[in-house]
Amino acid sequence: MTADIHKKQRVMWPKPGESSPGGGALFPFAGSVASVEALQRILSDLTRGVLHPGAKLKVRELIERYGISATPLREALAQLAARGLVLVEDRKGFRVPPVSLEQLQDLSQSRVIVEGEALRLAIAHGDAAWEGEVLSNLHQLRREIERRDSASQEWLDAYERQHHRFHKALLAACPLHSLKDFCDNLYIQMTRYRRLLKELGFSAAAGNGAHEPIVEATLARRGDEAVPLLREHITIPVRAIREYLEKNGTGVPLR
Amino acid sequence: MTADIHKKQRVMWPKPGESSPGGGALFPFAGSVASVEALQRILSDLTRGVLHPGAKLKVRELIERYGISATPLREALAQLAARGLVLVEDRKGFRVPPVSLEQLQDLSQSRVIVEGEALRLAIAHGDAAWEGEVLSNLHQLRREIERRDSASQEWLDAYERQHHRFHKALLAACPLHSLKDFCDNLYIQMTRYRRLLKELGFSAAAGNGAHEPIVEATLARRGDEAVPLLREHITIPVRAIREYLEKNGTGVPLR
DNA sequence: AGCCTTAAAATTATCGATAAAAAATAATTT
DNA sequence: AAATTATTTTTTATCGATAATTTTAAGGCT
Repeated sequence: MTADIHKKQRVMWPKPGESSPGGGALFPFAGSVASVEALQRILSDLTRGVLHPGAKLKVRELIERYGISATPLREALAQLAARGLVLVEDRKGFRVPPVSLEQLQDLSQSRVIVEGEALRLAIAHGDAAWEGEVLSNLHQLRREIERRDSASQEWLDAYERQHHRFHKALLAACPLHSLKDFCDNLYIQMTRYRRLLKELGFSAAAGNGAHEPIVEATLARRGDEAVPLLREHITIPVRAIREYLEKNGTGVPLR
Repeated sequence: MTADIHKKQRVMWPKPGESSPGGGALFPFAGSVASVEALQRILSDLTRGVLHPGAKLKVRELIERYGISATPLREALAQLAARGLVLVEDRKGFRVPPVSLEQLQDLSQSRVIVEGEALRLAIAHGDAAWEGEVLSNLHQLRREIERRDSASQEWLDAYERQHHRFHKALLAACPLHSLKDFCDNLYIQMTRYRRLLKELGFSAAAGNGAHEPIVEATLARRGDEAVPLLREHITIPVRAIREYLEKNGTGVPLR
């Protein structure tokens, strides 16, 4: 038995280059160790639907769940709030933002506009390395789809991660960083809705057929062909949800 | 002498509807009292150049300066970091983001793309009340310009505030909230550069002549005329800085 | 019972203190 | 003396405790 058991318990600090071993960070969040750790886990629970839309985020509960204290937790929540990923009311605390068809439409339409332009710029500026990354990510996405196992939470997570990577790779050559960051934020916000669709019985890889033509037109530098295809792809969730609502009456899962 | 002098000193909580008496909040930040208070003041010091680009933001100093403790301060900084208004390096703390021609171009170009589309949508969806607000804000902006006093910090602040309000009013009728929020964020980020230009001797109201034609075309619902005018207006700072750099050699104020 | 007032419990937002790192300084070796 | 290592100082990031507030429950009144 070592003596340091009685030391004040704290989060461990990673060694300088120890953060994310498997390639560049997927999420663009920065901050202190405990803070980003909490942020990632909250975000993961948000998108996976563990934290339900509209639910209250009680600091005490989160502190226990993530094993950290109030300061880094609030830091994480503040950062998520700034990106519209959690709601904050003064002196009423934080909550999971409700989901609605209106918001989904808002996110989709904005993404159609912005990500369309971003792709156009990427096509105009991309080099061979970018082309390679796009192809590589399309390949890995296909492989992920092949080993599909809809029942498995792990597979869903892995698929979603690779899908995210693929879309990032498409835009990587766009020289406007602020525009890319905004696209990424919209993508992350839409993740909750994609997951929701899967719960409603839609295939996890419904719009997967669209990826190949998008890549083909993109690498052939045919922007006028690629951009509309990407836009179609982006609006799949809205159309699917609308379809569902028409069949099953007004908003069971959407409030 | 009252007895409660020895009570633990804390920030005062405002009564329920006491927050911002002069109309809707100009900045879209949410959070707890001390946190937003700190946020507003940091942002103000950032845009006014009190906090220099690249400068370190030491928590201890900020705690003393703003009279609050670490938790709400860090919350504010985290929120600003999420919007790109401060930089954060893990275990190296926060700093004021450096300014550069590259970033200014990035912000301008992104804003040209996004705010152009937002204005087009506003023109398509705006009603009479929106038209009224646009006119009202143009009027107030003109009045602010009339009582111009370039030496005065108060006037510069008031002018900048009204200029911000005017641009928000133009886009208010755009139905895509995420798009509008992004435009607002880009506007706020560009504020530092506008202020910098004034320090370099450029007139505080250089591009003011553009406001009237923009409003005229907008209210007449001539989007194809209004959007290019707005785009021209947005790129004024980049062109001015480029001009300055050509005359005065490479980047004295921009690193 | 339904409504207002008051007390208790729960929760948020904040503070002060402190462990872990990083940066600055002094000491030591080559 | 220059470079390296040890030491001190400064700063960051975190924690535990607590005042102010909101929410829930209880008690009294018409």
